[in-house]
Amino acid sequence: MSKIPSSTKIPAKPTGSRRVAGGAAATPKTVAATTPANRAERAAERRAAIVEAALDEFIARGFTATRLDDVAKRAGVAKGTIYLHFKDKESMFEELIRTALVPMINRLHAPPPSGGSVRDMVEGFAENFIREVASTRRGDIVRLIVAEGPRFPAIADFYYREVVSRGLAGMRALIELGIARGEIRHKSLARFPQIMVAPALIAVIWQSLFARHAPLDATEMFRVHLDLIFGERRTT
Amino acid sequence: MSKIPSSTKIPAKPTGSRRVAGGAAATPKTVAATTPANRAERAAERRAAIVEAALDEFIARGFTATRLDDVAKRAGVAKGTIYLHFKDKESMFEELIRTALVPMINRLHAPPPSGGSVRDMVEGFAENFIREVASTRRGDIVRLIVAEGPRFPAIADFYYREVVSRGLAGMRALIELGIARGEIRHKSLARFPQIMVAPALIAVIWQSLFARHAPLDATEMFRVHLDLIFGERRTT
DNA sequence: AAACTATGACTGACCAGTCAGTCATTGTCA
DNA sequence: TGACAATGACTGACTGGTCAGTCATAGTTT
Repeated sequence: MSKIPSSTKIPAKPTGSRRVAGGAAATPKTVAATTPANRAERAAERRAAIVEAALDEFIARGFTATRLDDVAKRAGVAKGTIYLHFKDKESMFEELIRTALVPMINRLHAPPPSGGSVRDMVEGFAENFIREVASTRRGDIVRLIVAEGPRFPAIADFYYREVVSRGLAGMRALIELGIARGEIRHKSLARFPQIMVAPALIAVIWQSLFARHAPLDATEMFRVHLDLIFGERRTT
Repeated sequence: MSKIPSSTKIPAKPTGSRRVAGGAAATPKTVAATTPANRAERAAERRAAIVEAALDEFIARGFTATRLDDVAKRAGVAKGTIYLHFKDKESMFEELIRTALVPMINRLHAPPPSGGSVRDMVEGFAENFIREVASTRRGDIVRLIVAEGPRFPAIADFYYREVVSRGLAGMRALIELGIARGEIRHKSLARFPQIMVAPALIAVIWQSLFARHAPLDATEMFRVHLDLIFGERRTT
């Protein structure tokens, strides 16, 4: 258990540098000279610290089991401060998830590297996904959505609209391109783009639950999967 | 927050009603002859009612947010009765999940209908799975494991040992049979049996989260997936 | 009557959210 | 520039409510 020493700021240094606040854990700061920054800036910093801490806690414990006292402690702020930035626990959670999804959404908007073959594009996309989602905290966010989605319809809706439907639409377009170019022979794949990404999602879940028991080489698995779709790759 | 009614569900036992329940319901007479059943039997009935109710609540709310008062109400017993059957909330949850998994485990043990082709076997298995898991409460249990697994390592372990590793081993055997028979051309598929079942898991998750937005024909999706693996099916 | 089972009021811990007070910072004036 | 005032970000003790788990009492069976 990461017990942050209560370090109640009573540093007996009435004059000393402005309170560094117990945040020691993740931020060696040293404030003072470097950048006291103006108020607005510091407020933004604090908000960021809260967001960071809250995500960690929500991922580790789920929505209900997360205590805002712990979030505050981890962020190095008082509990009351949280309420200067968020209305309540629930809207905080929703806002957090939304914010965390933005990078994924942006990635979907970015034009794919339309260079080589369709297979290369999909493979590049998958490698990206596995590197930046499956093996990072973003993967846990996906798991968090699966876990809490049914109790937060607003989040499930948002996720469907902004990530799932767009992602699948893009994938469908790619599949159709592959069919048109003759790279993909199974025309009906375009009806279920989910199949294309299924192993990626499996990898995310596997990492969270079973990585300890049996590591999974997600990249290699995806490659085999693509072999099924595009045919064995020539290894000239 | 949507409150699940939770009360309802006390529709008089199929057998004679005993239930003295609080205050009013003063009708402690009768019952006897018809179907009181002996003690052990009634205890088992009550236990079953508790298990049933608890599963519904856990699925709907997750572990932490589930209140044992609600479980008791839904099961038609007093809260104290729960503690006659289970040590505490946590071990109750673990036991519940374990119990709920038994049918799935048995299915994995059952010899597959080794009749026709490997494809037929896999397809039969998948149809079974989609009918009996993806579209029922069992699917929610899988989701529950994904959701709570990280906080209940014992459950994740159990699930891995009893379901995942066995299921994958069986699937791998089937794949190897398919390769030996020449039905499957991609030899490396045997290294990642996860690929074979990936769409089934996707279907489970989709049902819980997105069915409202866009229904998914899981059976048809799986068929397309099998086409990728076994080649287009002849529809002569 | 003795043994067993069920009940639900009760207890104590826990936690989301509040708010009166503190104090570093910023603004104003001489 | 230095002294003083105003601001509002921040704090954390506190409140009100919730809920897991207990146990004295009541009911049932043998």
